[in-house]
Amino acid sequence: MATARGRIDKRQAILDGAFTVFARQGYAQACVQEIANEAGVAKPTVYNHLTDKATLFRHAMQAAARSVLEQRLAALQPLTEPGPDLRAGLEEVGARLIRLHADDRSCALRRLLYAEITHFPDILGLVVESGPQRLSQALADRLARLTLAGRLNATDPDQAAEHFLALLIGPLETRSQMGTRQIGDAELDEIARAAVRTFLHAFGAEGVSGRHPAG
Amino acid sequence: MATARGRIDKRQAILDGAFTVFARQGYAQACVQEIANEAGVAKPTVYNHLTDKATLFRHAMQAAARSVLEQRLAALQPLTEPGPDLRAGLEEVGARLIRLHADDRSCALRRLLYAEITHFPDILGLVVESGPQRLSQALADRLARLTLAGRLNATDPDQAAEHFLALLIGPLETRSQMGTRQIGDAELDEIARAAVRTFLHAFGAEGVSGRHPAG
Amino acid sequence: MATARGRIDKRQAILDGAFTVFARQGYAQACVQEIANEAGVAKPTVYNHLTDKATLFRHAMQAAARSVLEQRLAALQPLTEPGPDLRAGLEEVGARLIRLHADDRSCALRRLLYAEITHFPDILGLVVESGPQRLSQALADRLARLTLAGRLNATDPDQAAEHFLALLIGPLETRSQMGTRQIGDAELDEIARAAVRTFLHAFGAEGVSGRHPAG
Amino acid sequence: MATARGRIDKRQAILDGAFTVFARQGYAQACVQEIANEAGVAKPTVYNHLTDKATLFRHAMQAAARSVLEQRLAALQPLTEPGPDLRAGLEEVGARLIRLHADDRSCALRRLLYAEITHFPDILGLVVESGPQRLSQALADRLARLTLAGRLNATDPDQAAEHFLALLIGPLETRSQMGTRQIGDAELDEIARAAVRTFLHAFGAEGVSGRHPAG
DNA sequence: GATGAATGAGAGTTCATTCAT
DNA sequence: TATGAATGAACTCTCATTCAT
Repeated sequence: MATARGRIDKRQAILDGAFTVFARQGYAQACVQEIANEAGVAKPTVYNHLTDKATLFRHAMQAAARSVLEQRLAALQPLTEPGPDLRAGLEEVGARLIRLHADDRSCALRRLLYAEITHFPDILGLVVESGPQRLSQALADRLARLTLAGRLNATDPDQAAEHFLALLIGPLETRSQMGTRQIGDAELDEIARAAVRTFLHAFGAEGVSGRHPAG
Repeated sequence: MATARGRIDKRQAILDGAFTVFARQGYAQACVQEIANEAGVAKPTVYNHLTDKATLFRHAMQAAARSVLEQRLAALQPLTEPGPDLRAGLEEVGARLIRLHADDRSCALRRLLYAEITHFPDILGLVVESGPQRLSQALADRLARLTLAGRLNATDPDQAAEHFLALLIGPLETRSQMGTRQIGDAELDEIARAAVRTFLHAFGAEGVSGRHPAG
Repeated sequence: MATARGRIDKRQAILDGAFTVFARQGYAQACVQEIANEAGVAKPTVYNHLTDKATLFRHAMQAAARSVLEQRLAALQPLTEPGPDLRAGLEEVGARLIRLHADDRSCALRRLLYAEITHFPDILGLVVESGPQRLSQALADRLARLTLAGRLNATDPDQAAEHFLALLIGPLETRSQMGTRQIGDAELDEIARAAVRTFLHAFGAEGVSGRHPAG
Repeated sequence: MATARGRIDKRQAILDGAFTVFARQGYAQACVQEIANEAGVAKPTVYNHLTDKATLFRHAMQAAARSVLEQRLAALQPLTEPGPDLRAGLEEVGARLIRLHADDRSCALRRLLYAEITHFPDILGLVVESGPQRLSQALADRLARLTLAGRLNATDPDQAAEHFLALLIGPLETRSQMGTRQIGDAELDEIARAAVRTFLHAFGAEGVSGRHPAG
């Protein structure tokens, strides 16, 4: 059992090392030797566990995607049992999501996905399934509940969720220059607030919404 | 003169071929020989004109970015002299932008940018400058005019532009699975319409806006 | 142990092959593939053992220089316990040294050294240290002993050694046209005899020396 | 005629540039483009004048060899009409020769010769003919005259010349580490004096010679 | 005659992958 | 199982050489 444990640990170490190196270098530029070093094992050991550079990549991506998704889903928590101030709840969720999106690991995953989507079309399946789509669905669920409860006016909850996320992520991407620049907390919060403001204009129940402030 | 012309043509052919191959293969996987073939010249000719694989990449990216930007700016045309139906104008612009964004060339540019941003941080300068930022500014200009004319209510035109673009691009990216899936014209138009709807709720002048339809 | 042995053998084979090929082609014209062939290994194996073409060259030169020096030092043997006929002893040493100097390996080493001294200034250190300087010193030691024993008159043994070697090597170089032409044994011996003759005129103790023969 | 003049000048410029570059880089590492730059002409012009890289090398070497030989022959001047102090005359000649031998151009020529003698065996003919052999002969001529005049005792003038040159050049080569280290004037003169001392012991007429000083 | 441009051939180096231990 | 060593296949880049002007 100690052995089996050790084996599993080693596999995990390899996957972690692989993601780290792929994130740093990109798929093609990453070399297996470097991954082996990062994981603290010998090169053939990598092959013993994961056959191929390609297989290695797929598994590393999937693992990373899973862990990223988990965090994001958890970030929706405040909408599950929303307090009396809906706007505050949405802003809280926005702030969390935006921070996760700007996280290094998350950026790297996105970059790799964009980069290698042509060479590994199948990865999209592995990742998207546990990626934005699932997040959007989960959010749509929450918005539907809120609409039923009369606290929102999202007749098409899927679209509402889509727009909510777009209003968060879009500006973030632009301002962070694709994850290149770090953004201060204040600016992150402002992005989230603005997103919620626009969102509520469109999807807020009567009492909640309000015009954009005059200045 | 014929010679100079020939030289310029050849350079252009190389840059075009380079972008094509880079788009197909990614930076590292692309090999200069293939680029040379694509451009119809011998390998050393590529080096005569562009020194380096890296230099080649930079120039190809810049050229592509320029041509993409031009198209996008042109797509804002309908907002320059907007007709009586503002919503229709916005939808027209949205539909154009979304199609340009979904265009193969544009997707490839974005993919490459994401993919290589860590290895070529300087490219961001070349591309962003003639990229989303400029588009956002131009759009903000139009929105400001419309606000002054009393046809919109975008007190912060920069943010309004940011949100308008986000509402277009975000859903597109999700649905097209990062440019992987082709999307039909009907769906594209629907995305644009939905974006405009949400946008006008938040930034429309009183008369123009309207609640989301009941279903 | 068999493995370690095999590894060492392979390294030695590479160094030998390298020297052979460098000697035949010169540094720049030698190609690593040819060296690999000569050593009976694959090209990357060469790189596994010796990093670089340059490193390969340095090590091959050093190894060759060491083996050449060893032979030369051994050639001084007759002066360690000189028999009654000093002239004969010197001629014997001269004859040996001159043959070693005319040896293919030795010539090649010299040629390569001259050829690449500008590109590899550091090699001089590796080689000279185990090269002419050391030989000259060892010879000077012997001459000093002989002087103390009253059988020579070399008040400045360093210079005496220098001149002895010069009188051997200089004419050899001229006659062999820089190692290009083979020289017969008779001529080699004659060169050695002449060198000893001149040497003893200058540094012989009274009884030993003698004027050059009249014809 | 101006044109013909210009043509000749250009050819000379190319040959000079070629030697400079070959001296700096070695034959294989030198590239024709660099030679063209050095000569201030375009690459094809080099080919127009000298067909080949190899031809270029041969001609450049020959030209350099000729100019070096001329200087050396001129250095024998003091022995043509020797003053009353023969030792002084020999030392003067020695000092001159040694300086010429240590000259950059001369060292480069020697280096290139050694380096490429295997690839260009024919160059030896071009160069040796106008090289050490001719110098040795010219010197032997002078020594023969001096012997006839009773001022020397060189029964075999060829060998005497050979030894004289060897005693000069050998120590120089050792000390300068094959032309790598610069040597001060004082040391150069000392080398020449020592060479003459040994030489005169062996080949001096009775009155001139003298034992090496006691210390 | 002189040159800018183009090319065919080839070299060093790297890397994913496989044996043998 | 884990590893040191070896290799086949590529890839970037350089260079001598030749056209067309």
